[in-house]
Amino acid sequence: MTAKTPTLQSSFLREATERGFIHQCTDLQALDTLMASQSIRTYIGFDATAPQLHAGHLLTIMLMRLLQKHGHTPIVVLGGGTTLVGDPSGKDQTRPIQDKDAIHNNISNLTRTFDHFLKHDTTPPLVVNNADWLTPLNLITFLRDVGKHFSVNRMLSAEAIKTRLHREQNLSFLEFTYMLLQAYDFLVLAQEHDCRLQVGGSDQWGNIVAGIDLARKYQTPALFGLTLPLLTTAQGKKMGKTEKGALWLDKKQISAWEYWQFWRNCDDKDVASFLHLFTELDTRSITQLTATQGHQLNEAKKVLADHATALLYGTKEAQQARDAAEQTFEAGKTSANMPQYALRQDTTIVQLLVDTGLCSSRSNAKRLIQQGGIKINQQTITDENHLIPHGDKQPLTVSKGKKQHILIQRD
RNA sequence: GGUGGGGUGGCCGAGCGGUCAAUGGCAGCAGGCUGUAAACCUGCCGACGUAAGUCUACGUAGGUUCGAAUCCUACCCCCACCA
Repeated sequence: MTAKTPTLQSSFLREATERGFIHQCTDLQALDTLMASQSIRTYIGFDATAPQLHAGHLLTIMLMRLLQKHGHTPIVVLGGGTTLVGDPSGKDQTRPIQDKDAIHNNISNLTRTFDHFLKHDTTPPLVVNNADWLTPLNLITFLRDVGKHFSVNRMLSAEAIKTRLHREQNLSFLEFTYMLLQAYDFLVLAQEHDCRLQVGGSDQWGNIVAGIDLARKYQTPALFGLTLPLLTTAQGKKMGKTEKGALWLDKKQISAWEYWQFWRNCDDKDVASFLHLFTELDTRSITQLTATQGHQLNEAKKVLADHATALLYGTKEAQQARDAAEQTFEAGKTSANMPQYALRQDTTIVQLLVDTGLCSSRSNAKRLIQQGGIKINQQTITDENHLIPHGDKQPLTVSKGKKQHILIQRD
């Protein structure tokens, strides 16, 4: 967070700075003047290496929404072409190269996700696939037109490349070329779509600057680059893990309950910054909310969870997730909105734990029981052979530890 | 193409003929304390089995041995350095 900003003219940059979105900018003053005077288009690129977006992408999505809020248009560039190459930035190893079918599939999924998160009213996003202009490229032409502008000397000094070389790790030529492709993307977008700004993670700095330099040789209007901070939790870890695994930004992969729980369970130290980055509450309210200390911060965490969940699921389901959580964790009761499992026949507790996915194996389940980690309706279970009959209208709550609860329907 | 170094459980990383289901660290899970937080303390952490124990695992395939993650052979893959 380099908030060394005296007076910013553009409302977007002012708010982005205030909320902590900005890590570095190529020319903050000039960009400010530009954005204050007109609505611009901003390039934000995404790899197509996975079929879903995960927590790491959320920050970028929030920034795109912020751009839209202030009347600017995001251009989402899906890396259909560049993913075929693989960006070495921020990686200490060569990534496996993806095959075309997988990439294609990933792209259609990602497009759906962006549709969901971005606003479609006044400044709808432009979604493009860089395969459209990269695949038809002719190698010789590309080298003559674009390659000649790149100095290998300078490329070698780029952070991403330097690290790899320094650690004596292999860097294939394929990957080395990545920078040219991303730079070319920026040029194309500037020429074809009047794009002026590129936003990316802090590891993208080198690639972004390369694009700006390239475009200058082509006499486009001045381009700008902005990087987002690298997001880690107060624990210093990459954020985005739930009780069950990765936090996917996809309703099909994660329930509202789990998603809400993810945010609710954040570290005290993260609440304030998460509220700024992942909700659209105004900063005054956030300051008020987080002025408290100790267990009172829990209220702020709930607000965070509410807002974050609402973005993915809508306010209704977010509210249900909150109710369910309050019922379960505060009142010790059950809720129709907690995770459920339908029991079809009589089973033992061990089997049930495996079937519901609470435990990974029977031995795992037994160990947990021995350690007193399993409860049924708040009662600790000590008998591995504890029988659970089905054919009863009364549901049961099975709990693993303090945080994982499943409602067992058994009629 | 040459030379050297490697491939071990989710990751890192020991082990280099039996006592190895495999030290240690990280991550994870549970218990305690709490606020569904952090920190800290304790236990667990391949599968199956109530258990004794059985099975599956140390790149792949064979072999030597009473016995191999550890030795041999071939193969595959990775990495570095030199051309």
